[in-house]
Amino acid sequence: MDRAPLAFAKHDHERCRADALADAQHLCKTRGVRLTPVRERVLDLLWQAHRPLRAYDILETLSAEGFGSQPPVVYRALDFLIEQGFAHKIERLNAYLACDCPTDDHGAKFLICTACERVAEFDDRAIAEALSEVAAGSGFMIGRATLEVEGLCPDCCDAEGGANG
Amino acid sequence: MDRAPLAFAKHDHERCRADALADAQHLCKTRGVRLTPVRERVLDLLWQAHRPLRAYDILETLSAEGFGSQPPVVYRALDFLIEQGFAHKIERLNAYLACDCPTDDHGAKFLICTACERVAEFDDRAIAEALSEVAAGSGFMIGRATLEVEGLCPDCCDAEGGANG
DNA sequence: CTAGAAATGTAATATTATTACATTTGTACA
DNA sequence: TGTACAAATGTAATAATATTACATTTCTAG
Repeated sequence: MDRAPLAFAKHDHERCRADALADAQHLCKTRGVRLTPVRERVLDLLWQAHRPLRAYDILETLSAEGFGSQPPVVYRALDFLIEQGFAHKIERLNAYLACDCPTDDHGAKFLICTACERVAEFDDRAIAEALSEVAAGSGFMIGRATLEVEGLCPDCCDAEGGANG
Repeated sequence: MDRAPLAFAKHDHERCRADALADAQHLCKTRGVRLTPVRERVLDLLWQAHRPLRAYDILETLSAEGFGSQPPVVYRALDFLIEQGFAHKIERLNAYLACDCPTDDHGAKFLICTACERVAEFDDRAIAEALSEVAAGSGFMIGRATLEVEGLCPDCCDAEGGANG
């Protein structure tokens, strides 16, 4: 099953983390915005984790590393990363995830495994197009869209299903 | 624009509220579950509002009406209504909405107007099918899916766009 | 090198939700 | 009946998530 989204597939985490940070730095320069130490550190933590992190867990790390210790420290960094498209909030989990789908069809889409708790971002043209048609047909002007799908990832599906799954 | 989802279209609220309550009562009997006073009252409040309500706002009403005054009172009622498919949580808003889309393609889908704050639930075969294909292709087994789309509803779109919008 | 903007630090508080446990209500059935 | 068990409710306490307000520091433009 090699069509699994990145986060459910085997790959070199360290490599994608390094690439993502480099990309973010470059994009920030281009856009004239600042990837300050705390912002970069939060993005790095999200990439290292490669799974959703909760704000207060990130805050704990930041605080231990000498950054501020109050909630706004982490929420401001997350707001920035989300605005810039480097991260997303998973609403169902109240948790935050680095973005690995650079495409922008005004929609973040996630597969959330309820067994192993991994989350994969994915992109899908057909869904984006279908949504655009709904909007066009109903007169709704789309801003941001989030699709959050709970279920079992391929690995956990195999594990539960067993031989006859 | 008569293809607008129910909540964005003109219609007889009182009628759809009454129908929905009757349907819920009937379904509960069929399923052997109990639509107790507090549960029914919460469902009624959601239908009357015809927009998302926050848990603590509902709780305030319940408390004033002689029901319990602590959070579990409302969260338990909401849990029941959601389990039974009579209501949904809008994650982006931390608010709860009566369900007006009885179809079940394991997905609740919402258009959220950021201007007037109305929310319309909608159903769309193409999106459901596209999602099923993504799942099939990636080996993911879908449980529940939620699509939350922020933007401008037809009315607010017209209002903002003006003559040349 | 200074004015203004942007970012950060911190305290206080608001909002949303859950756990734990005692009590009451409903239901099955001896 | 009335008793036993399950379901539902009431309440206190607390956890988890997030925002406001304001002082301070850092960056950037000129």
